[in-house]
Amino acid sequence: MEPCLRVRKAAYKSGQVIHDFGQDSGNIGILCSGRASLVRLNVNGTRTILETLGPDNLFGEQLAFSDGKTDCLYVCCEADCTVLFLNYDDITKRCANACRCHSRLVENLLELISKKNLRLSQRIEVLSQRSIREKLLACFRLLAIEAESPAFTLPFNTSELADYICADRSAMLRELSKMKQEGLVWVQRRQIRLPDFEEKRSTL
Amino acid sequence: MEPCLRVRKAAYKSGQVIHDFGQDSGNIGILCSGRASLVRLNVNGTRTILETLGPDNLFGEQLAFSDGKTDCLYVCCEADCTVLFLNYDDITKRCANACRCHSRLVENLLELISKKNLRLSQRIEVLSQRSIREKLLACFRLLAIEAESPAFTLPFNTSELADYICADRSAMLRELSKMKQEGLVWVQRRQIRLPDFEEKRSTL
DNA sequence: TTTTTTAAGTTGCAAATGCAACAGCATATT
DNA sequence: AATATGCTGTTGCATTTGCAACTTAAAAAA
Repeated sequence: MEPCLRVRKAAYKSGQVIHDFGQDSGNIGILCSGRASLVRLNVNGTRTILETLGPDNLFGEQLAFSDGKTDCLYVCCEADCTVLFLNYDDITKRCANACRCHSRLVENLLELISKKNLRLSQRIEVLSQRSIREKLLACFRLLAIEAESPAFTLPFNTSELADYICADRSAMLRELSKMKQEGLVWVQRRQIRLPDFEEKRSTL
Repeated sequence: MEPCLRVRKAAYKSGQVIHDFGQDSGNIGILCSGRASLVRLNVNGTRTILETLGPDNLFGEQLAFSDGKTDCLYVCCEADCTVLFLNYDDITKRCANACRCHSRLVENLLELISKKNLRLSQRIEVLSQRSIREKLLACFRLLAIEAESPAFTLPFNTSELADYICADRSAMLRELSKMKQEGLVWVQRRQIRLPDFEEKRSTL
């Protein structure tokens, strides 16, 4: 595209590894379409879904902490993706001719990174809860806000959801059945419904 | 400073509230000097230290998820601070005269937000650990990397550290004494030392 | 100095969570 | 249809964690 930028576009199928954080590529990736997740595999086999990525979401070494080589950290394609790779230094190290489109690119990236910031902040919102119940509720509230409805479909199966809230699957399901019994949430496979969403909105 | 920007600079003393997320101000803050933390107070009294902020760190509604009005979310000054407030829209909505310094500002902000991204990502690294022990070790590893030494001073007292790793203080201390006994870590009040830091580095 | 306050550290007990193993159900494959 | 596979959901048991109450040590105030 631009002479001052090294750009590469690539497509991926579900299940493929889009980016491995093992070797520092110096690139940041922009997910143009599809769905992916940033996953960490622990040495003892624990999987953690660190981020879920959708269109216009960013990833890369410069944007994610990577604990050296002990753990395995990678971006995995969940639904067929197209990805744009940019060289991070090309963006930050202002180009010699200070071209107009360059500064435009930086502006756009600022917006995308701000949004990523917000997503990470939401992730922390979930993980900072002290119990599985609270984690689930925080997670469901966010999904409800995103869906703009008290009813929504989980983007996870139960195993993935457990890896996302960083808890044991069976413990999570046990807590979820209790919550169903107590009427805190309505669940039917991946369909979720929160009871008092409308009331909450109106109190704001 | 610039005609296209609304800027405000302010100073704070330790303990003062720098920014309350209750009312959306539309500003982002840049911590010029000092130390602060982004804190959430739960309805049932649980405190969570969501972020620790140092010089050049950013905060603001546009960069942090806020759960409406149920919880109390604010930036609290820990050590005397100076803070620069910018209007977020002024930055993102390109100014009419497309001035050079404006695009320069955006570039600088991009760098700061990237760094914030990394910090949030580190925060998630800690919180995504499954046990208190692993949380502590992840936290200590990060502090050791930051200090560029296996020995460092905690920026927290024990109560704050517990609020940072989102665990109970007594449970955390119990685990910490076990870790001391097992030789995983050396602790003397706020002084921490990890045993095998040098080895780890060399294996990379 | 003595007193007061604050933080560090400990412990028993109850509750929550992780682990492992399993049963039930749905979908895909042969 | 029969079989295999993968996901959902359940349960017993051991471990971890949270909670409350307490002791000890350090720092600050009198």
